[in-house]
Amino acid sequence: MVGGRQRCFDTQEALEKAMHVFWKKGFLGASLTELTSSMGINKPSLYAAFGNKEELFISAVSYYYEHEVKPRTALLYTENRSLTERVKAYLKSSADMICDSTKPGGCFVTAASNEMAGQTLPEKATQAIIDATQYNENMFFDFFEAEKSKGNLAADTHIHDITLFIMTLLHGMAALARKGKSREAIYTIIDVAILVVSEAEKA
Amino acid sequence: MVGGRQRCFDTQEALEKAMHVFWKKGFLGASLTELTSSMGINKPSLYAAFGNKEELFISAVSYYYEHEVKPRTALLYTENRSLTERVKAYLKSSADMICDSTKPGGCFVTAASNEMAGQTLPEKATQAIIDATQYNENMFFDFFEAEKSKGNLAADTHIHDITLFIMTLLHGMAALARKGKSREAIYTIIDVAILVVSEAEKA
DNA sequence: ATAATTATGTACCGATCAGTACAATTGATA
DNA sequence: TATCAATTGTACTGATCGGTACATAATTAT
Repeated sequence: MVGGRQRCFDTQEALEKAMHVFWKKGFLGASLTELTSSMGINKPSLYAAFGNKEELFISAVSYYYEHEVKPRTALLYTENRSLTERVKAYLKSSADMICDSTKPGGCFVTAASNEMAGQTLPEKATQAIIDATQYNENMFFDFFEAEKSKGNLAADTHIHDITLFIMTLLHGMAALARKGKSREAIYTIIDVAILVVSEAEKA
Repeated sequence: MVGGRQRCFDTQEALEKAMHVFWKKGFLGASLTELTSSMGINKPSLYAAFGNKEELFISAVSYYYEHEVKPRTALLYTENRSLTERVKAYLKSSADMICDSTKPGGCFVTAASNEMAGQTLPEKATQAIIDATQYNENMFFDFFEAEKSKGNLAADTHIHDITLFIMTLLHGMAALARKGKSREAIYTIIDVAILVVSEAEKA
């Protein structure tokens, strides 16, 4: 074991704080001054632990996916529940997250995608956002495809189309939640939109 | 008539160029260097004609609404077409705009809303975005309310809910279009989502 | 023609940006 | 206890940010 002074902060805790700053302010809007202040560390400590601003951002995206997105996918695979019920559960769980008052509001990746499309992000950060969104879209595509092969969706259902609809719904919900719409409002949107899924589900 | 040297540029043309820069890069991402370069003028000319960066941004938002948003509302009031057909026409017209390859992609106000929610915009710019989004939501609410009173919507239809659904759809479509989804992809999303409206419309 | 007025181009301002050099501090190893 | 490696805090760097002072050019009014 090598010697040396120990870190005075918890890396994961600091990363979570950084994620919240990027989530709220975006990559450009998050200054190192605010980042280090929120993380409770100094700039040299940040650079030693996370590389630079871009690498910290990429780590934050990864942290977000591991802690906020991936765990929710289990709701799609709950047993003894209809396809519609499972999708609805996923969407409402997503609504809980994007409306959580202890978080910055909306979806981090949705917000970052917006910035990314404007080509104001460095190259690797851009790729991280592309990968993250593609991961979710592929996940839903595979999910609906498997459900269709199980006979849980009408034979004439277009997997690609319903996947795009869900992606649209998630991005739209996130946009409204970010602007302050209440959890109840997002819930009613889901109740209205779920009709599309339930109609595609076989009786 | 007062004397003095005449302007060497067209104010409206320059404003349109500025709008495209803000639309693509956002308020923070749009530097004065890029703005003046795209507008084909120098900084003192920009400040003389538009005030400062914030006022230019507000003028760009106003220009966007007058030229890209308001004209489309007429599609909701076309005669001799069903409610569903009119809403569909509006959505597809919106899709044409957010997928137009001669434009920055997506919806300027949706993108700016995202930045606004992160509190990275100056006060008056923030208010301009709030006003713009509220204007559109109110427009749709009033539209659906009037349609319901005409008997074009089922009696148990919740105007507020279907309005929120449309707003979600518009924001979601804009998010996907901004990331490069094709016009055809957005069209199929509309075809899938319109079911919600047609089910609410009386037979 | 001359004066008054407005726009233009250059060259600059202080503030803030991301990133770092360096010395002091801490703690594990020997 | 002495040594060495790693972290910390301070103070700094060049670059870029939004914004402007000022001299010159162009146009109208007198």
